[in-house]
Amino acid sequence: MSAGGLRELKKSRTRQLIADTANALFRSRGFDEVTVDEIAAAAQVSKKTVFNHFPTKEDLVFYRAEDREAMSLAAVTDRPAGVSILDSFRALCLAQTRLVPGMRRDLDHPRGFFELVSGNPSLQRKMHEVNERIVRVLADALAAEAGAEPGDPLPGIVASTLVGAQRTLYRRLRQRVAAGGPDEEIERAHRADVERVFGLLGAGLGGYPPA
Amino acid sequence: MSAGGLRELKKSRTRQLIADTANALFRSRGFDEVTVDEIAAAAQVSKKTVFNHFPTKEDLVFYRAEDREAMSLAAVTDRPAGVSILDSFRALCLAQTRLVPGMRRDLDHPRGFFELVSGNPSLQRKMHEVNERIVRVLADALAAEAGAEPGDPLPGIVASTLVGAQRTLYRRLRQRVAAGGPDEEIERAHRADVERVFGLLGAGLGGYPPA
DNA sequence: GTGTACTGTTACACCAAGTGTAACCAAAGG
DNA sequence: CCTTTGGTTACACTTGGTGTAACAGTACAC
Repeated sequence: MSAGGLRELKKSRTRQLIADTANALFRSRGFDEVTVDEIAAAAQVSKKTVFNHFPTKEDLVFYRAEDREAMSLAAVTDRPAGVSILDSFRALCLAQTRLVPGMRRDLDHPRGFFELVSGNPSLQRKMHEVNERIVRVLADALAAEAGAEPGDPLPGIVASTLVGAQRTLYRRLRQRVAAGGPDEEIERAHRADVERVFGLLGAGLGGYPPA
Repeated sequence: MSAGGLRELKKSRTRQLIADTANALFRSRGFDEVTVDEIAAAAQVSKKTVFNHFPTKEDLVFYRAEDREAMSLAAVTDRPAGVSILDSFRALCLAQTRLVPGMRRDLDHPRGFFELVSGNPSLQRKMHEVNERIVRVLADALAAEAGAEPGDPLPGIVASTLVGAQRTLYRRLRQRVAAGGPDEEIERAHRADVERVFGLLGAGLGGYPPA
C-alpha cells in the first residue's frame, strides 16, 4: 500500500485534502448544513472527484473506520497462544481507556465526532454499517479458526455478541468521561464494567436477569 | 388503532394501496428500477402523498416491520412465570419453523422479499436499522425488568445477543429451506441449530471455539 | 341543513446527492 | 519522444426528498 509513484502520491494527497476539508466544514457547521458542492469548492476540486474518492457523503466522516476493524480482527487472529477469544476481547475492551484523552478532546469541541454522528440519522446508519462489517469480518475469522462448516451460526453469533459488548462498553466509557471525574476513577469504573459484562458472557446468559 | 371514522379509513386505504402498488412493482422489476414517481402514478396518487405516508422509499418495503418488533418484545414481557428470558427466546426461535411456508412461497417467486433486500445496499441498511430498533426496545424492556440503573451496559448486550441469535437462526433456517428437503428434516435440523446456539449462550462464551 | 374547522391530498417549485460520459492532462514507461 | 494509463474535470441528467400554499372531503357544532 502507498507504494511510491508520483501519481499515487498525488491521489492520496487529494484524498486527504478532501477528507480534511470536509471534516473541518462538518465540525464548524454540521453535516447536513454542508453540501458536497461546497466541500469540492473549498478543496478546490470538482464534485465528481469527491465522489470518486468517497462513494457517499457519509464516507467522508468514516474514512478511518478500517482502523477499528483491524484492531478487532487482530484481537482474534493475533492473540498469544493459550488466551481465549473472550479474554482477548476483554483485554481489548480494557484497553479502551487509552481512548479517554481523545474523548475529552472530542467533548471539549462543540461539535466533535460523536456529537456529529449521534445527531444525524444518516451518519448513524453508516455507523451501523461499519459495525456490521466488523461483525462479518470477525465472524469469518472465528469460523476459520474453529474450522466451522459453512453456514454454522455460532461464529456469527459470537462475533455479534463480542462486537456488541465492545461497542456498549465504549459508549459507557464515554458517558463516564462526559460525566467528569479523575482518570483513575473512570478507569476503575470502566474496569468494573468490563468485568461485569465479560463475567456474564463467560458464565452464560441463562441467569439473566438475576432475581 | 383503526378506530372508525371515514377519514381514517380512507387514509389507511390509500396507505395500503400505495404499499401494495409499490411492492408489486418492486417484485416485478426490482427496487432501484422503480421510481417513486412511477409508484405514485401507478397508485393514482401524488408523489408527495407517497412521502407523506412513507418517509423514505425503503419504508415502502419494510412497512410491516413492527410485527417482528412486537413479537420479540412479547417474548420478554409476556412470558409465563418461571421461564427465563433465554428460554423464552429459545422458544421464539424454535417457533420460527412456522415461517417455513412463507419462505417457500418467497423462494418460488423470482424476486421475493429476501432477494429484494439482499440484493440492494440501501434496503440492507434499512434492515439493520429495523434490527437496531428491536434491540433498543428489547434492551429497555430488559432494563425495566432487571431494575437496572440507567447506563447499565448489561441489558443492551443481552438484547443484542438475543436478537443476533434470532436473526442468525432465521437466516440459517432460510438456507435450509432453500436447500430443499422435507419439512420434518428441516425442522429437526433447525431444532438442533437452536439447541446448539442456546446451549452456547446458556453455558457461556468462554469455551469458544472448542479445541 | 348550513357554516366552519380540520386534515389528508395535490400541484409546483426547489434542493442536493449521486451517475454517466467524453474530454483533458499529467504521469509512467518504453 | 511517443503512447498508454488513469485521475481529474465540466456538464448534463436522474431521482429521492422537502416546503408551501391551495384544494377538497370529512367531522362537527349549531
